[in-house]
Amino acid sequence: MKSHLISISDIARNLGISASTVSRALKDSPSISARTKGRVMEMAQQSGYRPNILAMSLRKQSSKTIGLIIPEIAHHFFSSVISGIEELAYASGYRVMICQSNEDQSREELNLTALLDHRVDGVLVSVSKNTLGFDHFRKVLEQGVPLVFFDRISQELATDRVVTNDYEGARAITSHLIEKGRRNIVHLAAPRYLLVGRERLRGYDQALYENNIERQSDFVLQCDNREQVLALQDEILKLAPRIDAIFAVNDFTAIAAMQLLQANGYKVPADIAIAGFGDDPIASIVTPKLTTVEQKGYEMGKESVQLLIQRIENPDKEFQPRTRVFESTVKVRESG
Amino acid sequence: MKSHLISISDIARNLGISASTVSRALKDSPSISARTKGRVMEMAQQSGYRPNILAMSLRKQSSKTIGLIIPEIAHHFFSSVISGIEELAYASGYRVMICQSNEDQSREELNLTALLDHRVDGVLVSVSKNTLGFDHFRKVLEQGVPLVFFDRISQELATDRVVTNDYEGARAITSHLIEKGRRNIVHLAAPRYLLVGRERLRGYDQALYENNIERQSDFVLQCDNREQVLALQDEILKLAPRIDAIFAVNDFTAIAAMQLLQANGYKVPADIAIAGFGDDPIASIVTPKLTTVEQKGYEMGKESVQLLIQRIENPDKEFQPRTRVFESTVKVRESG
DNA sequence: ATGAAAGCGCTAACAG
DNA sequence: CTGTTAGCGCTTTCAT
Repeated sequence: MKSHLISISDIARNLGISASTVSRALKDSPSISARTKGRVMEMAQQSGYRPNILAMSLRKQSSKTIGLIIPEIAHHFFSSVISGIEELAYASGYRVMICQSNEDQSREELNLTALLDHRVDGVLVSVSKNTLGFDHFRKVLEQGVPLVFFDRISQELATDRVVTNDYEGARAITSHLIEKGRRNIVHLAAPRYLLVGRERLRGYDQALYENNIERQSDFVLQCDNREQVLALQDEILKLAPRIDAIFAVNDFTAIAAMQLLQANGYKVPADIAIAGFGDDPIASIVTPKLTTVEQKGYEMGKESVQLLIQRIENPDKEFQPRTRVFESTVKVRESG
Repeated sequence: MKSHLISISDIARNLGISASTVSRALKDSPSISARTKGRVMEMAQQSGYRPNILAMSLRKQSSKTIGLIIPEIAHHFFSSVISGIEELAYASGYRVMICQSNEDQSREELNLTALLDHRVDGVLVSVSKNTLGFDHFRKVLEQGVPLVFFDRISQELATDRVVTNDYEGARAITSHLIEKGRRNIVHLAAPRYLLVGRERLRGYDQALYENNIERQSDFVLQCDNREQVLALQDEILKLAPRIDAIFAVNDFTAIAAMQLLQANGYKVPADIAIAGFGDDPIASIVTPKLTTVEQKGYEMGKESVQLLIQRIENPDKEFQPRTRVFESTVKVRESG
């Protein structure tokens, strides 16, 4: 039993003036007399008037809403991105509609159409792990809706992008391990089709190359989460006697590997050093504390909205895709 | 340069029929001929027609959207609640607008009005830690918008609620510690004004009482996160020699306390057992693995939407507040 | 089986 | 400074 909500025309009728005058008064338009504004404001206040955003958006053809598609809300990196996004979006008068793809392409497609159906003014996306084609994103662009990718980007599409310097981060942390005297370094990598994964692998390779270390053919395993570490534990343990370090594509994988090794009598970092990527809070909680690469999630979030809002608010400006690269910094802790 | 999006009247014009017919055809109304339906559907398909949800909602006075206010997206418990909520909401044809209060009352109030301005059909709330008054929620009810609280509820308001049996969970895990021979158990508690905290404290007290253990006046500290453990480390370490267990109101606090003790030479659980609450994934990752109480976040999320949607779809049904209590189960691991 | 008309709540061009 | 009018895209009587 939705109690009647006051509308602009209710106020107009009660005050014996026109709806447009009320609308203008509420917007503090300069063309309305102080007296009228006062009467309108007061009545609005007293009656608990609240604008109907739906009607406003429909009329203005702009919803002041940004759509966000993210693989998993639960990851610390993504939640800090969300915080950054909300911060700047709110400050700029935009709302954010958050959707999770759960790393599933079809869910991502559904999210995307739902956002477009809601007439969001722009979309922010970090692509799901299992997304292979990009046609659904192409559709967004064709509709003239601005789109910015962050972290997990598409290379096929000419859009603005905000990324971490994964290559350099991986190169730096691998170099760090080498400086510490490690030479037999295993890399636990993400699937090949994930750009982020390829970049980190490239950084790892580069560090080896710069230090004249030949990469062993069996030293790169595709393994990027806890479950896979468990699934591959035999292989990892078979490698263990020959290696002195592991660099994993993310912190969860690094920690899972670390615990596997510890459970099997290896000392970290004495026998085998461990390094991760991402600087999840858990990295500072495990024993030993995890050496890892910090990613600037919050800042990346802010930058992404910034780029997006510029596109939204300057729709006619000639399009020149921009890429913002955030440097990542090695956090040396106890594990390596 | 938003390219023109096809509308119902565009289709109507192209087909030489009326907009209402197109609308009905798209809804598969029985009063439209198969032939017309076919033509409409095909044209819709080809032109990439998509309904304008804003217009629909405005006209139908129902947005098929549920508002969600949550303290912190980043917590595992809350993200599983979100998953449960989304699951059932989507399946029932509703979208979810997620807002974070960041444990801040004024942010919570802003979120609430934003959701109402967007004409959500109902609201799901877990109250922020720093929320002391409940007038902003009262306003929601006065507007006739259904409201369901979950986990962090308000006792003042007569609404549906979905909660964990915090009392029983705390009683059970404290009893467990006692059965293991611990008798000097410190409780790290949440602020007094948080019902969840009071309930867990009550469970702790009850377990002591049932076992004829007198509660030491200095054995309950208000301390419910990592920072506070650090802030109170002197007091905790001063207590340490006299105690053989700690039960903390959540896992993060438990783990912080555990690491503080370990860093100061105490063995866990040999010297001091540790128990948490919530079963965050991190509980299974720390060393030793944390004994804790599992909360059914996903199920609680589903139940909350379920209750909410019932209210939304039966607005005239007489109101009888319902409370759903989810039992929590003790997860015995290594720490206690 | 289809169409005409009205209206959800709001804003903006135009007129005065 | 204010009012009139029209319309955003859609649904829903009420006709026919």
